[in-house]
Amino acid sequence: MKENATREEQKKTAGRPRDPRTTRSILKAALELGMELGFDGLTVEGIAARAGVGKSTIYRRWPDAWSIVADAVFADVARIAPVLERATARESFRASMRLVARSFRGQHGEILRPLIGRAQVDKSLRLALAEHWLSARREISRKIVRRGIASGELRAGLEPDIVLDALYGPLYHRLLLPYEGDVVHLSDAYIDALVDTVFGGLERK
Amino acid sequence: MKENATREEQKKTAGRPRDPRTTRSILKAALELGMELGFDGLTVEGIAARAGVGKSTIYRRWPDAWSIVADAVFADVARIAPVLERATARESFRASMRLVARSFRGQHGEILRPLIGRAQVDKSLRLALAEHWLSARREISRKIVRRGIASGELRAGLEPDIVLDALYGPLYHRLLLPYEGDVVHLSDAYIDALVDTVFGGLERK
DNA sequence: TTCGATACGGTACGTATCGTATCGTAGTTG
DNA sequence: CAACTACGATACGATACGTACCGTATCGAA
Repeated sequence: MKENATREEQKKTAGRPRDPRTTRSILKAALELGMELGFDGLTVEGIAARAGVGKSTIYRRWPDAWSIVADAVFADVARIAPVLERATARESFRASMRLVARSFRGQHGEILRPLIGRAQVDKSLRLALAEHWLSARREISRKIVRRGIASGELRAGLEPDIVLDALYGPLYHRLLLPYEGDVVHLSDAYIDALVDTVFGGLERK
Repeated sequence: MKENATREEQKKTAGRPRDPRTTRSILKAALELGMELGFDGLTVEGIAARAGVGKSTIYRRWPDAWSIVADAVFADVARIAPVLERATARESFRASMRLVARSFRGQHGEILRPLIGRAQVDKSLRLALAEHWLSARREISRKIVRRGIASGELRAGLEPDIVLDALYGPLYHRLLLPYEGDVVHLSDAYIDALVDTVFGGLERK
């Protein structure tokens, strides 16, 4: 059972305990190097050199370079893009999706994009992504949909997961597959238009 | 200007011409090895060995292993998932999205997923993806939306690209970020439910 | 205090793959 | 025949991999 260093419970084992400052310097070095050289060119040896630690110190904590990045990113998911609950479902999603879009636009998106990319060929990363990035948010979001149906704001018979796919799917689509230019332009205006479109539907009423 | 070997115009130049069988055997070897070992472990040397060619023969045609995979995949995009035009926009997208979902479920999806993943750290692959996989289909799809608005089937004022994001975004979301289990379950029933939800909207009428 | 256990920075090692260069041979054009 | 390019093969220096040590540092328990 491999453990992420940041999630360690630090049981009272015999021997010298791991230095948290060492862990932090490795995480910091990984993100810095990734932003500078691109996460493609990230190497364990490079991270070790930048952090001023030995390779063995890194391999004692993580199995490879990508696990370090994952740890660094997932450390504060809840802080960066929490699900906000407002009076209506529409307003809840509008606000929550704006936060996600904001994180995609910024430095967080520049890290998350290669991370999701790498997850396509790295099963453990895939699982970590599902667990730390998606599942928690989904759970709350489903409740918002159900509450909207109960209150009469939303149509009866809606499948919560499909609703969430329709709302959040476009964000990931735009993040991962920009088809015009290179810029991810997930502006607030785009979110508003998207929410209006999906909530209102496509058919003429 | 690097050229893809499959797109070569094969001008009448002096010297020995490239053997098309050699090109085909390289493309075949790349896909086979990718499926067997995972596209992560794909190497130029491995492809050369499997195809029975020298490394230089590969480097004469492609700059790296991923370009070979991209060539092999994009060769027949139009054949695998064309945009179908039906009497209504709703039926057009329902049929077209079913085809995309079918390709995602099959072997094509197993290749496209790592390819999109790699595109997150490979700019040229990113561009090739936008050009060969997305742009052509988008163009036709936008017309379908506009026609739907003109005919009165769809609401006036809809932004075609946002409509397409709402429809296709969920498919990519499910392909790249499965959050329950490992199976991509883009069934026909899911597509139907998705189309119904997006076309009908979320709000109670 | 002594002792076992683990962390730490550092280094050496064999393996794998990269992308380039250079053979000699084969096939095509002029 | 001459010029030119494709082709398979191999050698090459360069990186990064992951493992195995080393000697030292820091903990808990006896």
